[in-house]
Amino acid sequence: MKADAKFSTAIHVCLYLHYRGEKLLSSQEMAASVNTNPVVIRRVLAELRKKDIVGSVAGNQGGFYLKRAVDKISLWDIYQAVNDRELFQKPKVNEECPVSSNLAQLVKLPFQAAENAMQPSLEKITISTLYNQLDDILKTSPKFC
Amino acid sequence: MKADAKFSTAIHVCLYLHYRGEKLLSSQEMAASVNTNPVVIRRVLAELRKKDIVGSVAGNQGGFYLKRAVDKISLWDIYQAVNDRELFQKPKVNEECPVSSNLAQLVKLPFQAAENAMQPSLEKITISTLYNQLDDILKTSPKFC
DNA sequence: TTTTTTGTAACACATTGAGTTATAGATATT
DNA sequence: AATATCTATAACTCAATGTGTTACAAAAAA
Repeated sequence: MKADAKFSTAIHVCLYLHYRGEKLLSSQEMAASVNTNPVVIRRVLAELRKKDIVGSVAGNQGGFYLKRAVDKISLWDIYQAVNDRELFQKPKVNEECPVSSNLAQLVKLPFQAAENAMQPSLEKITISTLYNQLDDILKTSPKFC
Repeated sequence: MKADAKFSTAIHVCLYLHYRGEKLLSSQEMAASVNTNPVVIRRVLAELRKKDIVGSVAGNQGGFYLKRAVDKISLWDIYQAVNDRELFQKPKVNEECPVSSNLAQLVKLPFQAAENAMQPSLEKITISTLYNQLDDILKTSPKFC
């Protein structure tokens, strides 16, 4: 799954796990909410599990659960968990050219700084923040899933 | 071209135009430096031209040139010029689900805030900054292209 | 008038992504 | 103990996207 789409999906799943509030939720049920395949969900959750954001129980009646309090799961935590790649792609190098051959080195720090600049912004928002906002929305127009 | 790759390519081309310092440079020559096709270069430069970062002259002995002083071309200017898409992909919506159907709205502001957080960081670095650094590198290990 | 070069559109091939199928392993239920 | 349900993961297929190329009109210098 593409990094940026994974981010959205991962937020969705965390929010949904909290929304449902059940002990364990199957990938099947989450797939229905995200409108995709259970395997796709499990692949994303596998990455969240590595960072101890979710846990899972195999076997009959098994499923996934949030491993931390929702106010301890920030968007930055989720971003880091699912973003394997660099935000900006490193340039291809043409060794023949002094500009090209040094470009990767020149942009490395600026690219890192830009990505790091997002941190405080994404750290401020947690699953708790989003859930409270969702709750407010649903109070005015209630429907259930 | 993918947004993140375009960003690198656009920086490359701006830096290269200044490095060569000639009145006009053809897409062919730039393509050689970037190790790609002239059409690919022209497509990127078309976006930079829309933002008045470069200019072009058609016809025999035509080519491209930087339209601003290099200390007035920041990485943020270039980023904005070539990034047509959103940094983070909006989630697919499943209208049946109250979490899914509201997710796009919930993450809109956080996503925008994160992208905006990069601005001051990328504004600080200009083509002039990068060129001076390149110049320092080339002083110690000079080669020509 | 010829040549060179930009500006695009259209096409083809390669890469990547998304979804599916399959299967092994784990665990509750019976 | 046997069965059913669910995770974990690999392998495969089809679709989407990206990249490079070809083609050609328009522009301008030689």
